[in-house]
Amino acid sequence: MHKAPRGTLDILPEEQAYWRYIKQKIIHACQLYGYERIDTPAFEDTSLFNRSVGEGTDIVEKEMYTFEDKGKNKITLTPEGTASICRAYLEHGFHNLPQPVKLYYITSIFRYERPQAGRYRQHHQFGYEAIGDDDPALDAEVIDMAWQFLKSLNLDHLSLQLNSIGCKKCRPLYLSALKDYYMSNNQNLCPDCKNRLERNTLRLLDCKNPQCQQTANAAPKSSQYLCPQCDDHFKQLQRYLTILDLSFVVNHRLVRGLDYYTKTVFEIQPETEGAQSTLGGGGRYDDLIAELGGKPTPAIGFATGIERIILNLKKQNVSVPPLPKPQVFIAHIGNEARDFSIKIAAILRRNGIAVIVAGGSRSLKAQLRQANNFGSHHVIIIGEQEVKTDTVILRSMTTAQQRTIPINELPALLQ
RNA sequence: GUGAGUGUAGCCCAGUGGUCUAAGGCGCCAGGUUGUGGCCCUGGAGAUCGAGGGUUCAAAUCCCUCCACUCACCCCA
Repeated sequence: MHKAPRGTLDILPEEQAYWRYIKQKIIHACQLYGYERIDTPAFEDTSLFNRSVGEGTDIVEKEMYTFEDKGKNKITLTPEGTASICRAYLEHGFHNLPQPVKLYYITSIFRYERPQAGRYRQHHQFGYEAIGDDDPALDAEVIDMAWQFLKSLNLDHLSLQLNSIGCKKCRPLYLSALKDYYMSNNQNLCPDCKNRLERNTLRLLDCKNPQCQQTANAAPKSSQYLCPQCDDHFKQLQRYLTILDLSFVVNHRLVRGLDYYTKTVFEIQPETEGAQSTLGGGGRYDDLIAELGGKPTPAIGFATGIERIILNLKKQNVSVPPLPKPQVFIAHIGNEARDFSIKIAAILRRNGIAVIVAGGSRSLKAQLRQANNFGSHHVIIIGEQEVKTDTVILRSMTTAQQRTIPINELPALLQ
């Protein structure tokens, strides 16, 4: 028997209520903040991600689904959302639109990882990007939207973590100070960190090893090395967040796994134990558009994993509205009644009434049992008698009362 | 990629070498007289015991390999 590939999952009908619930909240939030939907392909040229996400990152180094297609093109299934949006911004000349351009997406994300609860090889992200404005008020708005969106889902016990990692002017200064610090504390580091020291110094800051955490606590903080512009940007952002009444934690050890971030980085985390602590995250990427061949254009965005949202909705026992189902069930006895029931179903559907017609030719008892299991409110019963007189029996499943109705009165009764 | 645990019908699970031709519950199907659901009763279908190999007179049960899931690390959404 075939099984779904490792790390993928079927989203079954019983799960769909969560998806619809989340999608509705997404549409609402995007409308409130002025974001328009964009859909980009499920795959892109590999070079797009090498360029944007960064050659040294885990995503590019070992997690991308990359292959050569029959035309010998190097293709990669999207391992994140932002790069495609930036590509589309450039490709369609969106710099000619009023700035910032605000776009949102819901898309599949593919990463070759070891699956775990809340971590899959294909998952779905909702993300949004505001491109073309470097005002810290926009950073605050983006963060506010992320926060309000998650709150609108009835998720609770969330925490907003905030940091600034500077720009290409001041970040090198910080990085070398950080590296110097870690070099001089080399003997206290775990093997992993010793390994990462050269390659990705920022990552040492969020090592889970207790001793490394102690070392990280005393490490130089990026906020101490910000250039005047970045420093001011960060202060302004915090001021705006205060105006917005959002409480946040400045986390000097917050770094993100993609190279393109500058200045503002943030994450929203649920208060849970265990591995999958990030519900969503984002930040500013002021150099990315230029890196992809556009003129220098500041931008900021956020993304969140839908499967992870659902995980937390379930953990917090948030109930979501059920999907609507047909409330009318048609039962029939005998061949003539069966033909008649098909006609009645068509009449009702053409009047906008959702119905289920019993299949096969099972006993009336079985058909009613089925209607009961479906949770139908009304059952229409058709037998020989009813066919002859152009009537049906309408039975209420809640009161168990029933009466004979001429078919021309039926649609109005059920509307 | 590393470490640990688990794997019996659609779902939850009993069973740790010998009437296991695998038990029970949920769900599904059908009956409990003629054209009427939910409760109850009765019956039925549904399992190559994750896959392959080995040990043994005998394997769901012991061993090996693989696969998958869960958890932790890593990384991230």
